[in-house]
Amino acid sequence: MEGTNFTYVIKQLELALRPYFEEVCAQAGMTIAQFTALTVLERRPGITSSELARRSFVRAQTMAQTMDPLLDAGLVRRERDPEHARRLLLFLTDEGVAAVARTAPRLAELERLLTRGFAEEETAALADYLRRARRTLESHTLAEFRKGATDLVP
Amino acid sequence: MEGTNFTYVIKQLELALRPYFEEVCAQAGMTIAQFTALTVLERRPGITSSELARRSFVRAQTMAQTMDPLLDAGLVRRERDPEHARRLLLFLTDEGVAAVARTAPRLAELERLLTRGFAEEETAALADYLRRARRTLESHTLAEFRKGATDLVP
DNA sequence: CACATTTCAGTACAACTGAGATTA
DNA sequence: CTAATCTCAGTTCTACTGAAATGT
Repeated sequence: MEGTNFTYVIKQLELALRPYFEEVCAQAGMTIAQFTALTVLERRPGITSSELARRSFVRAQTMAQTMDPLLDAGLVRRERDPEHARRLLLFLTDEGVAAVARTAPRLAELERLLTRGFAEEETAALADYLRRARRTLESHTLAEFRKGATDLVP
Repeated sequence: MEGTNFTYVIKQLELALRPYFEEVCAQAGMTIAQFTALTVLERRPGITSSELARRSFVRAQTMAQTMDPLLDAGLVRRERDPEHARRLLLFLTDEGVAAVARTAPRLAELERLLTRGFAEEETAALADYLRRARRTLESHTLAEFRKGATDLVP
């Protein structure tokens, strides 16, 4: 029925990857959390910190403390939402875009290392599966899982 | 040349999975780190804590503090290596085996949630890719990556 | 002496919870 | 009044580093 059990492998992979990923991010003066947030922000300019938090799977407070150094460093700027005075909209600055771009070569190297021995289609398939799994989790809640709602078909 | 960039997706997936995985582990009285270590230990009974640390991608000190509560709880026992008085060999107790087994149904549910919409072969392929990537990282060092040794063929 | 394992002690990163002020 | 955003403050988990004792 099962016997696969790969949840813990994802955890291990993240752990194993961490020092490499840290090093790649550090070359652009960022931590992993910061880089990951910038990558999401790059695709959704003008979102709020709360929304960025949701898309990054952390709490608003966590995202705020991730953003603080990036605001200080000028990689991200923010401005009041003209239509909602409570909201602050986030944007990558040119330096922010440059910082993300600077990691590209080493990041590509890291991914080649990770997929050493993979056929090209296998690498593409892995990336696709990871993204699909991520999306699925984005549209579900822990509360549903607790209630055993995983067998519901949307 | 690239454009894939899935390293940060692995990080996000681990983050998104964390509260679910925590809950599953908690039902067996363990943390994620503890469960993951037990899963490795189950496959390699009689290894040392240092060796378990290496296979789990953490330092020996980190693994020691992960093991402490498991020893106290009686899920793991250890005994002197008869051939090497400095070494303490680790073994799962019956309760340890039972604790790991107890997570199986919910863990399987979690993995079904994660791979919602996947064909059966796709789920199997994902598990395979993750394991292969894990193995590759196990056999490489950060120092090699720093030197740009990723293009060497073994 | 060099090297590995174990242990003690302290630090850092990045998540968490709770609570308050502001505004739609 | 309710809900969302943002912020301040404190906590926890789980990594980390450094260093010492023990044994091969």
